Amino acid sequence: MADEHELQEAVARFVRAFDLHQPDQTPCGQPIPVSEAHALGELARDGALRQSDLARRLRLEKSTTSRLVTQLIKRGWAERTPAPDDGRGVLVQLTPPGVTAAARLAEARAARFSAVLDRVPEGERDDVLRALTTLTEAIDAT
Amino acid sequence: MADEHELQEAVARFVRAFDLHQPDQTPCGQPIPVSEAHALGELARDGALRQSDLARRLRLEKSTTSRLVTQLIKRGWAERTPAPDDGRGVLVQLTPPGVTAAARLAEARAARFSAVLDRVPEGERDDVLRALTTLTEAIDAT
DNA sequence: CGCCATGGTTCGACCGTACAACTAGATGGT
DNA sequence: ACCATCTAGTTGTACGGTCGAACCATGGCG
Repeated sequence: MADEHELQEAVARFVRAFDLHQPDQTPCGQPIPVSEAHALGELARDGALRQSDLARRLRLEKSTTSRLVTQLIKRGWAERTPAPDDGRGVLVQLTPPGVTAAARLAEARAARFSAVLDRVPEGERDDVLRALTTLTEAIDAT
Repeated sequence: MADEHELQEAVARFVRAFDLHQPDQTPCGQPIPVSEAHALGELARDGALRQSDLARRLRLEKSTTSRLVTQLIKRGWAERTPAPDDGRGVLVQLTPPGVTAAARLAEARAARFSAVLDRVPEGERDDVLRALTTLTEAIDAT
């Protein structure tokens, strides 16, 4: 009988266990700011993105996103180019080093999550994934 | 067939959907810093705690915890008293206003999570809770 | 009594976010 | 064509959050 109190406790524990407080490293132990890791993931998966689009996906303010992209550029991982269809817009795209960095990150992440999955009983893995998805959708719908 | 990649995506989406980036308000929309909310929850549930104990529960560094407690005191929500059994230690305890604040927070949290649970199909609620717990334990074991 | 461990505080550094004010390009109605 | 308005981004300001290191006090132990 799951009530909201239990759910809240479970979420709180999950958040703390995963070190989601820690702003300067990913839960995977990579020495890269977590917001940059998220951005890197999106850009690696979907290629060039409008900055506003990136903001929407990461659920960040445009100003925050702007700064974030500037960081990535400072590291040599991304570049800005004018949007072809809109003079105001900016396209953000990974550079080759950025692609490499994203791949390295993806690998570390996979290793971490793989280790976690190993600790989840075989038969429950699908359930865990499905539950997380269900919960996310429920949150989104709120 | 749950693989680590899917799990990683699911976790990332969950984190973003719940606005866990936002440091200055709880996912429940209460205008209170999230770290203070966590601390308030622990103190409300278990009463007076050694500061070091609080740090352990919140998985924070002692320096961070010290500041955090100072914040709570500034708000008039908590007080420090010397630990009776150890001259070095400090006991942290909620004040009456702190108890009130914690109760208000708990209420908002309950409302939020209740709304989320409403969106989860009846038959899956226990699964969601169990999955979250399983996952947290798996993370802890890593 | 000295040595090391433990609990806390303070300092400095950095990440992460939002909101507000501003610039510049796009859009739509008159 | 023009002007009001909207949208995309940038920059400034403020604040929350975290850590590690340096430091002090107390405790435990040989």
